Amino acid sequence: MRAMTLQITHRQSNVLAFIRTRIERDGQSPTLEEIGEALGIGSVSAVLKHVRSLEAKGRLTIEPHRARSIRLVREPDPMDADTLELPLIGRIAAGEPLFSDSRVDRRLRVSRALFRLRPDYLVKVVGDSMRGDGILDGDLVAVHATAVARHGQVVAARVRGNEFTIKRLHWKSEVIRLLPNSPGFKPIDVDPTEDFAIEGLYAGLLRGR
Amino acid sequence: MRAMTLQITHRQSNVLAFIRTRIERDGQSPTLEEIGEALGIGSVSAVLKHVRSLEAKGRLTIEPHRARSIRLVREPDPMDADTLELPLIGRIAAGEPLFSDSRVDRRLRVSRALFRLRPDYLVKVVGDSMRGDGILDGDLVAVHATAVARHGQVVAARVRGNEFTIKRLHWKSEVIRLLPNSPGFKPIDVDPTEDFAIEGLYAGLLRGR
DNA sequence: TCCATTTTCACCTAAAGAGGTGAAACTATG
DNA sequence: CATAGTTTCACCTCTTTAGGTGAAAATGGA
Repeated sequence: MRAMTLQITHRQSNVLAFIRTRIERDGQSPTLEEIGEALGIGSVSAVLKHVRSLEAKGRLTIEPHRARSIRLVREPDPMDADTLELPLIGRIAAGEPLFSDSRVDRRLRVSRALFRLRPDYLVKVVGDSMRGDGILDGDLVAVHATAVARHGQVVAARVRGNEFTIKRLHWKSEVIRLLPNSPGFKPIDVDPTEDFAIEGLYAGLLRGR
Repeated sequence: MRAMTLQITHRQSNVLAFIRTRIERDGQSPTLEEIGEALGIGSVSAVLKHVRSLEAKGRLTIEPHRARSIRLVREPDPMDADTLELPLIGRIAAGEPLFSDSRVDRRLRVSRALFRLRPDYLVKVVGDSMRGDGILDGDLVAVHATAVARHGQVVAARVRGNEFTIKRLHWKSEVIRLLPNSPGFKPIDVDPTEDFAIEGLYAGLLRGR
């Protein structure tokens, strides 16, 4: 499967040139049939294909079902929707906003296809409290930002405005319990009146060695 | 006449990946026939076409009539230099070529900056034998292709042409030992006369959940 | 000179893109 | 409601690129 070229053909260039002259001369775009006449094309559907190609290549826009609705556009910059650019959130002082510029150490690109849940940012893991889930000190955890989490899910949470912590969530009858998964680490109990926030769900992990 | 795209196809990407792994592993480029073997292509002229295409696209150079004269070229645009596109090598039956299309499930993009060692491809982990190193079943291990590995390093190896296995390497006086890191798994002893190959070093890990 | 390798040549298939026809169906709007 | 204009559909051609086979010829180096 070849990627579509943004390069336009001679034919398409002629179509574009004609549209441009007509817009500049008449102040409105020509109809498909008028374009066909000028180019010697006997069927409007062929003309439409050219126009659609030009639209796909970002050279013009056309509103559906609206006559004479072609508008020319300038060159945009196509960024790949397939590749995410995730900010790596650094250490956060208590109460500080998450996405303040000073907190974003750097941005890493990674394919969207790797994840089931679309990740929104990365957090660096501190400590080995989730070793049992294959999450090690220094790993970058991909977090899907959401406040809703179910019993048993691994979440990124913040207690009393402090650093991120990655733990497994347990609802223990009116008490929230954050469960580590590694010997020697104790659960954190939080009562909901406390300053506590689930920042998001564990969506994946990146590790460089 | 359409302008040639600098975009390479999957097939060409596989050719390139194989050449890169061989150059990094052996220090010299493979012959056209060796590339053909690895890709499952039965004729060298078809291989040459791929190589010529890659040359035309500025990814490598090749001196006329000189055997093993392929040299890789620096990645041109900043996007490529900074974002890797790694092939995910799927399950390999014994003796099957590594980089055949049927083995490359898909390719994932990830920032070069994540890794210390430049990874060349991804391998899907089967089993939990390396759980102690935070490598779980289903994880994608990034492999830096090289044949040289030191005592104690985590390597991707293949024994008797079988599947990839990720293990810690131990030189045990003329005997090679592949060490798992998880209760219930036993070391694999290999004697060097056997069909055994170190395919590369553990460079990192990607996990989607 | 021999041989491993590269190169050329003739001849294939398949897919995608460009360009097209003609007719039917739909839609916005005076 | 007409109808000018747009959209969809089915069905073509032609060219380019990718990918391939198999054999013969040319070449560099030991």
